[in-house]
Amino acid sequence: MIHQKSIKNNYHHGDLQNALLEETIKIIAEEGVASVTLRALSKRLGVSRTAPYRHFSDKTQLLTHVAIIGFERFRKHLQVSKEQRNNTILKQFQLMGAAYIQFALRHPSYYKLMFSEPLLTENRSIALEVASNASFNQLLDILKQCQQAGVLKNDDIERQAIFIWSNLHGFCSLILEGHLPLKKQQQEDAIVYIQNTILQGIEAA
Amino acid sequence: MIHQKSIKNNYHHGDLQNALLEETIKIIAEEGVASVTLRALSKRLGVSRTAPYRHFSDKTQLLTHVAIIGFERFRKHLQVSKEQRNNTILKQFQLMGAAYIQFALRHPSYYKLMFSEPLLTENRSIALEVASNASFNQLLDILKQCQQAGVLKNDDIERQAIFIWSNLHGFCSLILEGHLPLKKQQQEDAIVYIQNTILQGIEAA
DNA sequence: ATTTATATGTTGACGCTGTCAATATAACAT
DNA sequence: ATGTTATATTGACAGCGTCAACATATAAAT
Repeated sequence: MIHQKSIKNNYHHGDLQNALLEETIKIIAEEGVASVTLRALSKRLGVSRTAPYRHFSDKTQLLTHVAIIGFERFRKHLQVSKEQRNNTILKQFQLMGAAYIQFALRHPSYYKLMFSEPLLTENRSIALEVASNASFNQLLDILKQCQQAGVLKNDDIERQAIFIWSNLHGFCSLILEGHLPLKKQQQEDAIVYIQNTILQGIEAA
Repeated sequence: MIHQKSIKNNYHHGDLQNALLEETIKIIAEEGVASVTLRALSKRLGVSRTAPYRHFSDKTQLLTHVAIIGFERFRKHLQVSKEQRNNTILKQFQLMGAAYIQFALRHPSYYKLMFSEPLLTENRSIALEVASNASFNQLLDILKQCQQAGVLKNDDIERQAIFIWSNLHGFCSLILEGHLPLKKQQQEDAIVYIQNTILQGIEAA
């Protein structure tokens, strides 16, 4: 048996851990999370099928790490709207809502993985919880600012955030799960309607 | 009871098709949908591993049928709130919202299966779409009645329904997916808050 | 009643999967 | 050079969905 890999310095990949994460993301984007297979993944990277086990204890942990990266990118994506300081705080808040939906619809498989339940319930990962909470905190922060500026009701911040998050997550999920077969224009109209209707429930009188 | 068992058990098993559906639901409730295996399922029913193939073309179709049954029960569960005619129409509407959340939290694996995307996107089933739409129509109906009674804004019915459905589905999903680790009291408070806040966005001025 | 057809159930096999154990090699520290 | 650790490989195993071939109980046709 000839190890075609062992010709020379190919035996060690160099940075397999990151390569695995990036390639997993690619597969997810191309074919969906169901097509992520340790064997297919390894083949694409030119390593053996068990090589990933030197970097992740099992497949779930690999996917969990991908989800964590997803949440980090998600958080950054949301944060951009806050950095537009020439806008009013309320406008920033609404931009964040739009950014939320935009991310979910642009990276559907990514978003679905991040919110797929076995990762958080069956196979709890503290790091994933932290990453998820960091995104949630983006929302909490801007809500707090809005309340302080007097543009939103002084309701309990957490409850207000849950309300908004439920709204956005539910809308994105229904679309990604195929329960809302909307045409593009209908979708955009629905987004505007949802944003306005959310606001009516929470804006200061 | 999914179907009435025929009085005479005419065939080998008797009524394997329904037995498969019921046993699948049991497994889902006991161990989650991930534990549904054609082999384990067959073993529990005392038939061979390929016996299910005489009744369902593949595993996905079996799960799709289970999801359809789930949507039918869901629809009936929602309908109950409409039959309390001594209540105002608005009260009926709010009871339906509570019933929605109640169903999802009582039958988490059921609910998750019904809204798991591969069933609707990758493996489209018209019957499932019909069952899903029937549930959605419960909401549309009561919204229509509320608008006619003048208690809700005369917004586009579909958009209004999408807003509410997104809200309820998002909240339930976040809880079931483990993103909202709320204590029981917090959960109930959140439900009340969400219901009130939804209403403020859609009630007639 | 006997034969035929159809519906239903079984066994064997295949390729795919995740993962463990044992082994091999590279990189690094001494 | 030597030994240690990190990394990668092969072999093996059980579990999975599913196809093909076969078996049999029931229904239909004669």
